[in-house]
Amino acid sequence: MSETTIRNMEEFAALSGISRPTVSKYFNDPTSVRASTREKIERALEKHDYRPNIYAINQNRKLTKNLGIVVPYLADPFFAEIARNIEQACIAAGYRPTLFSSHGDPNLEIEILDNLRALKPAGVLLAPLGRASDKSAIEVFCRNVPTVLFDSNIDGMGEAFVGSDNESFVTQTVEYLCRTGEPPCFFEMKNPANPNANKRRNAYLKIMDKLGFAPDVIQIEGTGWAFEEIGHQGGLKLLDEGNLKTNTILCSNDRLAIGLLSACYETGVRVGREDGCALRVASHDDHPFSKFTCPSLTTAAHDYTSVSDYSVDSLFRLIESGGHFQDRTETLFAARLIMRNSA
Amino acid sequence: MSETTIRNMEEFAALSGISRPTVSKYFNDPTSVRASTREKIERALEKHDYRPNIYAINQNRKLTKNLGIVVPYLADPFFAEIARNIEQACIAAGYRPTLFSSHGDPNLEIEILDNLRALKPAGVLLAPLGRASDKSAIEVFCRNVPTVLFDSNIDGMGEAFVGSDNESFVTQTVEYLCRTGEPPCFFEMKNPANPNANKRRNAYLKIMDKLGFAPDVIQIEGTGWAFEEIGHQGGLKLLDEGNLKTNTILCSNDRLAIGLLSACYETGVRVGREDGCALRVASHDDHPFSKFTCPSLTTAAHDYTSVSDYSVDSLFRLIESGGHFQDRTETLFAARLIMRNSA
DNA sequence: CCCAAATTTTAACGCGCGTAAAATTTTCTG
DNA sequence: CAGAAAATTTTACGCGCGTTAAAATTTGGG
Repeated sequence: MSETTIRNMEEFAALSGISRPTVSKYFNDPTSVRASTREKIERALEKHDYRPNIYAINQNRKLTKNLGIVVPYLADPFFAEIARNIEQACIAAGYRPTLFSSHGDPNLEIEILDNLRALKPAGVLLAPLGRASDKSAIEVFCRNVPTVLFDSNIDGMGEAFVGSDNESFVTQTVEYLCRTGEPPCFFEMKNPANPNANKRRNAYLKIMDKLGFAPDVIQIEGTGWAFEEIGHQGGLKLLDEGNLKTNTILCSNDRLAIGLLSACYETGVRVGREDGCALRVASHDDHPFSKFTCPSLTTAAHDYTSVSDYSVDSLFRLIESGGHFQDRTETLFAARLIMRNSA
Repeated sequence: MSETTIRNMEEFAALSGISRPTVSKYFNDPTSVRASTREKIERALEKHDYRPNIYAINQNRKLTKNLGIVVPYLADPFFAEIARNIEQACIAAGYRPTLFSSHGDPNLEIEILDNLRALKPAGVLLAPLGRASDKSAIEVFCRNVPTVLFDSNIDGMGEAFVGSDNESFVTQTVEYLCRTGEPPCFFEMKNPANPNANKRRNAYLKIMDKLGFAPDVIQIEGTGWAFEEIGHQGGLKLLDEGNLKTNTILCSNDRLAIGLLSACYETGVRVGREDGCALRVASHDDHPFSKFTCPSLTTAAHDYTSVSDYSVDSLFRLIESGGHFQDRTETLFAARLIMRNSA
């Protein structure tokens, strides 16, 4: 690295002995210039560490290389994990992703989309809050910015949706539980924030009906995204009332299950499929921590990799198609049953 | 909202009946224009929803309103939580924070800092990876960009450091444990990624010495950031060998403790301070999930709010001081003991 | 109603780079 | 080695806004 400070592309071009427009061409696509000039530029680059001003670039390009990634709640390791996957894939493809979390707040979600629009991103991957989202605001955003929805679907919004097949989650857990013991009741929040919860409840009702069992949906109080706390409180109440019709509880999601398991432990209810266990608990998501619950949690796992890879892939195709798809596709990936010790 | 699409400030100025330079002045500081003109502009703003082009702004301003927030591992809810606090505080102050995670990878950390420099941020809040970090690269960055380090200190780097007082964590837990039962051994990774771990071990040795007990440091194998898994494996091995000299284990951090507790549960070792419990386990951090472990985890809590607020505050002061402090201060916040059921 | 102070308008330049067209040079083909 | 094709250079404009200096206007106090 030399000490000369380079102010702009003009100066750098002079130092590398190449004209500015060619240097500009190089930065947009290094393979678009002759091999010999490319070498010259790269040799100069090694010596002087110059980078084009990103603001000047974006001001002039019709399309930036920016991407937006919006998740509803980043403190949930599930979203942290999927965001990480998506982020990496975007970088690998030469884009500049920026990660945002709505932190469970619909107003913040809108504010994020508002700011995002100002960044003129080439595309956006959006996992909306769901029920709480301001639908019309999101719709307006999707009309203006090429957007792929993931994880949580909102009918008709965005150019495509990529997520997990909730029915496949519940079908697998319910069938497994019924095959190996008593049919499960379904443990969920009364007013779930996430639309996936509704799909899971309906899938539960459907598969129980198909298997010829009477469904039993237990809806606990609580709002917001503190699912563990809600599951904990709901679990304490449920165990206290003591009128469970079955020894098997299927939770809508792992975070509720984590709360429920802690309530079980606290009240001395042994969970598992061994002798001496009073309860079986299973769930859905394969949350990163579900391996370390006590007992470890039997659950249905998202195909994290497929969901993130296909989301990113869809977005790239969308961008290449000029921001619009003929048909809005919904792609769902099946779950994989993870048998651990809780059921 | 009218239908006319506004291309630039010129057009918007015309529509609002104000000259462009005045409009520009307004956007930089709404109070800097006469109340009556401010009203005119804001009325026009309500009608036409125009926003200045952020790239053009940043190209011309000497100092952008961008801030960078870099954490080592966002899938760790501790960092997710602190990042959320910091993010909100920055937004409230009128800045545009961007959140990055190094995902435990030193190369990515450097890449992030490199990209960050291109954003010409007014300042950066950096929680470095620690031991694994490329010190010299970080040093270069800190010289070029006003940076406040937080959570994890690196001697002399950045204009200030804000974090938690590791000694206060360990002192409180050790004193509590010794007061209420056997003195604890210290359970940690052999090669911890985070420098706080070393501080905690040293604090453990110091306070044990002061209290007149023989220290016992147990160092388990494992690298990377999958602390729960490492704690789990290390716990299984420890319990299997069965030569613990004490019935009390103090973990370096909550994530290790979560793994250890799951290992205890798996092997049928009852943890807690009640009769019939073979082991007490305590830890440090007050990880968001530590309330839901089985049993719930006794731990020392970070003063999340103070750390994030003071970090942000320091950064703002730094920016106002022109990016440099006379003296590099290190501010540490004390822990708060959280007594739960594990010890 | 007048005048000084405060504010806005007018006019113009610059930021760093994308991009287009024409002129020139280099490379490739036969 | 001629001629065509490909790549580069030259020249020049535009993007949207910050910013400045001078001129024009508005404001508020006496």
